[in-house]
Amino acid sequence: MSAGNIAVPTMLNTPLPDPVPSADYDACPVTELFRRLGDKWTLLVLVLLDQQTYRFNELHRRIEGISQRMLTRTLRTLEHDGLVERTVFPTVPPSVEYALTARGRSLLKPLSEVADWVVQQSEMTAPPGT
Amino acid sequence: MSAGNIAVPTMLNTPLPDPVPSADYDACPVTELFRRLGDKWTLLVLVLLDQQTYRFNELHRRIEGISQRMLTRTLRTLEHDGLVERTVFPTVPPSVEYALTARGRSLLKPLSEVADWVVQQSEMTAPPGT
DNA sequence: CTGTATCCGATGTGATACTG
DNA sequence: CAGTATCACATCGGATACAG
Repeated sequence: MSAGNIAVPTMLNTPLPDPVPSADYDACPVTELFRRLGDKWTLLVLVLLDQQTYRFNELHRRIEGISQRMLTRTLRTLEHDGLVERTVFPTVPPSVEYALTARGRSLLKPLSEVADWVVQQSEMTAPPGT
Repeated sequence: MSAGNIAVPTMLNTPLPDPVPSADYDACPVTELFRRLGDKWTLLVLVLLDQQTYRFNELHRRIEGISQRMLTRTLRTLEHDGLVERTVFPTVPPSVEYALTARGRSLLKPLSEVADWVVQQSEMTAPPGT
């Protein structure tokens, strides 16, 4: 939760500085990851790329409502974070393939546990038979 | 990933509609949760409340840089989602206590696995001895 | 095909002042 | 003490046009 990961290994029950300095909080890599995952398209792009590699326009058509601008931005950020690999084939016209890296695939495991938690909660709210 | 959770139980390797309808994506509860967690203060408030209950101004002082407005909004949203319980003591002046619900505590388990993933990645980047 | 540049509206967040 | 109301500003994301 702080820049130096003081509180991260066991995010629970580890003492945090009082007050939590805003600079540290902003710089915390865990916070940053959640900010990325919380933007409009990142999560969906990650899930799609986990199922298969895509070319740019394939992905564009695959996701209804995403703009070229945001697809580019989302993919570039994921590439910058080492979660997605971008491969350019210098054909005419050019073609570019996007694939999840090993790191990207490994991230989906903890993420799917969060997703499972959501499902469990909605099942508690709406019991079987509804 | 869709409103009906079609793809959620095993977020990985479950086919998604092609194209993914933007209405379904917007309505997906998993997507929504990540959007909440990705906002500026939610994650920190969850972690702090997991360690102890807080009164409003205690929390306000505890988090450097948060505004009254955003602390109120964040807590109200968490309460609305059933993650935080708000208890008013009708003293003069009034005092209000915030505590994590059982659901809130249960969420922190999958979240801390995501946090652990971040730590593991940074350890791979910067091996021991640095 | 795979982008980039520009503009604009929507939304998120902070500052300040005020209230029961 | 625990908020609410209002305004101001920054950032996010979509639309459109253009380019290699």
